[in-house]
Parts: sequence; structure tokens; C-alpha cells
Amino acid sequence: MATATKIDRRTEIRQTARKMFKERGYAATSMRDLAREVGIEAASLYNHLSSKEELLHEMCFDMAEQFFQAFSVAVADEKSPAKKLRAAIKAHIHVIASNLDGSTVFFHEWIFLQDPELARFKKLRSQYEQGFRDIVQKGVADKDFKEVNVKLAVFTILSALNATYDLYKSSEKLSEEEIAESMSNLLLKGLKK
Amino acid sequence: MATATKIDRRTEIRQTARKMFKERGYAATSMRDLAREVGIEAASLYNHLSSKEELLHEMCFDMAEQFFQAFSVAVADEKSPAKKLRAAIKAHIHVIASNLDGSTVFFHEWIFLQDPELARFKKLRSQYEQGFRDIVQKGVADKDFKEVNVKLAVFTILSALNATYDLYKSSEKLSEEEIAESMSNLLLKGLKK
DNA sequence: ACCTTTACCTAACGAACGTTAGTAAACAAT
DNA sequence: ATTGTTTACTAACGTTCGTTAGGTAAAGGT
Repeated sequence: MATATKIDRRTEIRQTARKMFKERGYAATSMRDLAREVGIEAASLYNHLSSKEELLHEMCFDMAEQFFQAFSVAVADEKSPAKKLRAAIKAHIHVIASNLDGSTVFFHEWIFLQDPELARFKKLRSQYEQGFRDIVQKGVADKDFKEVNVKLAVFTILSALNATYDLYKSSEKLSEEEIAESMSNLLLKGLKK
Repeated sequence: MATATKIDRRTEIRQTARKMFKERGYAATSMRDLAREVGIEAASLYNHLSSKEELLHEMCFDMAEQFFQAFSVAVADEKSPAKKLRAAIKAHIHVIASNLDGSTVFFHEWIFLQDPELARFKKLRSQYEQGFRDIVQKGVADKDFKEVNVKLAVFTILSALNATYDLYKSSEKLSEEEIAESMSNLLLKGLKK
């Protein structure tokens, strides 16, 4: 059982760390805070991890991978830019909804990464955004979308999507599908009749 | 000149603090870091402020006031919900563009406020959001807007707007007016032709 | 039965934290 | 000329930080 126990503790520590980094932020969460929450001494944490920053690093890059994975699967099935965009939006929201703590850390705490990884992280982010821009660009080229500023449009879309983790802590009972549907409609068809 | 010098230092400290809280976050900015940037000793800061948290507190509530002020001025001039919304969007973006450091702190660092002020801050935020919801609600009632989920629509709009501070550090030469115009169009008329 | 590994502990490291006390110099007001 | 205020300093306070060293007891494999 040694291995199984270890994996459980490992997972528990990472889960707890995600929740605490989300709630108080990376810089304001101490290893002693984390240890207390897990129920062991701070020094004992180091049997399961090599540094505080490693925790953050893992969270950020794990989420990045999930976003990439979900995007490429979602987009592959669709033909038109509009459908691709809707699918990408839905996939993005799904990843957030399935990883509320992790995605919050991903969006807010990546600034505390140190520079070889920080640069790699930024590059991944911009690649991901490029995927959205390619879809919108194609839509404009096809005369299916208006002649918008593509960068700004994608910025607007992703900014709205990236805030959706906030929706799940309110008392409103909105499902993932409702959120994705409403946001897609608003962004594609607008508020005006 | 004693008074003038004091005001200058006071202002300089607060300006520098805004910039540093924005760049590294409140928790990761130490009073010694701040003092070094200003060019004095950490202890000397306390001639110009009473605590680190006071700095954050001032920044957050000063920005809140600016958002409220700009909103009410902008909305007062307009009649239709669509025009009110466009004006509110423009005003909101203007406040951000005129206070890039302060607004970033306002959006990201308010979690570090302590509880009497934290609660007050949250209430102010939700009042501000209600202003937007009232406009959209009116638009729906007037059959000028689609029958959207009002809370979700405003959430989407404000999430997009609140991220715009990010646009000014990119190399793109987008003016405030372009940003406000493009975002308003996208949110009101949508991406699809 | 012995040896290794795992998972925790206590103790401690040097560094950094926010903040206070006490003081000296510069300047303004009387 | 004197007094009081402002702005800075050095020194230090008690606390907390991330992390390491070294030890112990139990479990697992051979």
C-alpha cells in the first residue's frame, strides 16, 4: 500500500494547494498553511514535492494542456467558422467548469512563475489564442463574420470566457451548457434585436 | 515648502505602490521593495502612510469612486438603453485607460482587503454591476434587446471590459475610442453577419 | 530475518516580513 | 532666537517565510 498511500497524499496536497492558491493567491499561501490544511507538518510536504513553485508550475501547465486538448478535439468535428467557434467556446467553458480551482490559478497566479517557465507559459497562451484568431479570421474571409478587428474580437471573447469560473460560486443555478449557449449567442449575434 | 514636499512624496509612494502592486501583486510586494523603488528606507515610508493595507484600501476605493462617477455622468446624457449601454462601456474603458495601474490593482488585488472593508468593497461592486443590469433589463423590456439572461449578459460585458487594461501593454496602437467602439459593436451586434 | 523505502516527525537554518522606537537634521512659524 | 513639525535615518522587535537535516517507526520485498 505504500505506493497507493503516497499517490493519495500527493494528490491530496496538490488538490488542497489548488484550492488555497485560488482562494488566497500563491504568494499569500504559505507552506505551513498548506501543511496545516492537509494535516501534516510543513517539512513533511517535501516528501511529496520538491518546491512550492513546482506546485504552481504543475497546475499552470496541466491546465494549459487541458485547454489545448479540448480545443483541438472540439474544433476538429466542425466545418464552418461559426460552428467551430461555438464548439471552441463550449470546450473552453467545459475545461473551466471541470477544473474550477485549477483554472482560477491558471488565470491569476501564472505571474509568479519564474522565467524559463514563465516565458514558455506565455508562448503557450499566445498559441492558444492564435487558434481562436484563426477561426475568426476564416469567418471574416468567408464573409460569414463581420469585418471586425480579429485580435480585439478574440480578446473580448476570451476575456469573457476566462471569467466564467466566477459564475459557479454564485447561487444562480446555471449549467455549463446554458453558459456556453448564452455566451456564444451574445458574442455571435449580439444583444440588439 | 514642507507641505508641498510631503504631498509629493505621498503621491510618489502611492504611484509607485500602484505600479508595483500591479506588476507583482500586493502580497508579493514588500514594504522594503517599495521603499527601495522610492529611494528611502522602509521605516521612512511610515511618515507618509499608516500601513501597507491602507495603500491597497485607498487604491481600491478610489477606483470604485471613479467608476461610479464616470458611469453616472455617461448614462445621464442618454435616452435609449442601447445608447446608455454604449456610453457606459465607453466610460468604463476610459476610467481603465486613465488609471492603468490603479484599475489592475482594483480588479486583481481587492481580495487582500480585510473584512469590514472587504464587505463594503463587494457591495460597491455589486451596486455598480446593478447599474449595467438595469440598462440591459430596460432594453429587454422595451423589446430593443433580445430576451437574454440579463445577469449573464452583464457578466459577459463587464468581464470583457475589465480585461482591457491588458490591451495597452501590447504593441498594437489601439485608441480608447477604437476599443470602446469595437467592443460595443461586438457586444450589441455580434460577430455574425 | 534483514534491508530498503516510505511517510512522517522535531529542530533549526538564514532570510525576509510589517512595523515601532528613538534620533538627528532641515525647515517654517513665532 | 526659539520652538515645533516634517522627513529622513539606524536599529531593532517579534513573526513568519521556504527549506534542509536528521531521526524514527512502520511497511514491503526478498
